[in-house]
Amino acid sequence: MPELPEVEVVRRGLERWAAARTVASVEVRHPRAVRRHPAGAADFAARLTGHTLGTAHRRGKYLWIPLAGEGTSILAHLGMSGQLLIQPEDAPEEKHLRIRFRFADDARTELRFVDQRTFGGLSLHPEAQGAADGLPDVIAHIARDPLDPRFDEGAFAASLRRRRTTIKRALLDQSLISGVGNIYADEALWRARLHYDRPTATLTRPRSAELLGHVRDVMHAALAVGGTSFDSLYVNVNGESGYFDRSLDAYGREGEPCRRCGTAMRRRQWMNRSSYFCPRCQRPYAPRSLRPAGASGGGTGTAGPAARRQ
DNA sequence: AAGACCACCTGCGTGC
DNA sequence: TGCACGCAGGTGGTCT
Repeated sequence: MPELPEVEVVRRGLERWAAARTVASVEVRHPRAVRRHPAGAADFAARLTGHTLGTAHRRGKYLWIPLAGEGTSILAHLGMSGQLLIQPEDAPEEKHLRIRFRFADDARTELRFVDQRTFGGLSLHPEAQGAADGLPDVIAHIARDPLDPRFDEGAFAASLRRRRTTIKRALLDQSLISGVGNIYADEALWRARLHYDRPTATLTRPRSAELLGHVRDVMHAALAVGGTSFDSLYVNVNGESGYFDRSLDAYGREGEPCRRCGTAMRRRQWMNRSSYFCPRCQRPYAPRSLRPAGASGGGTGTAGPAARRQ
């Protein structure tokens, strides 16, 4: 389950249904699900058995569950299609069941990692010394996410000014800002009326602060309704879908009217995926010097198209 | 050496 | 009916 709101929904489920439970046994059903655990499936299972799960933490799209008193965490990434499910012990096996955790208690439920495309996976890592909440060292390169109170807004704006790339690439770069994926990038850009190919260096600090505000708003809104699910692939630990797909303004709306101006939304092939945008509200960036005379429309000498509003 | 690309998977919908 | 192709919410290794 991909982006930050959906992963946070899962984290909350783990906190409620898996924390403080002691692992009785672990069954790895597909080796790819533990490929990030170099010591292999048998080692993964053996090192978990008998240990008690702590409270799940999250940074961006990564989750980790510390093992009580061990200095070790289970690191999880759901990839494109991963699910962590709390299921009754006698529930039929999912077609893509990859890992099963049985617990040493009377709850008669177990934790299952189910993943159709196997881009996701679980692994065990030592907690980095002095890192926040025992952040595993292998994800030290992942930036804080926009819902993290310690996210550094000034540093983010400065990085955007410094970089020679475009805004959607930057939003998807997990080492700059984590947790944003293709859906929420398009949603935030639509809200900010920014074209996906706008060079990051052209964003003023107030403009990037505004964009960041939209990223946070759309993520909070999605979180409030359990995340975005188009189908049964994206569910909470109890297998339930969120409702935010009904509130999407850009993603998946090719041909439908822009909710602001009514213009038909467009889809563009972009980096082997899709970008959805309004061709009227989200114009491509054109430096003043390249625009035909008079095209700036009542320019006041401020920034360029970024300063314009519909 | 920052930035861009594409391989890694399975399944589903569409068009021939 | 079946086959080929495009598409799907992500990441990291590998190129330049």
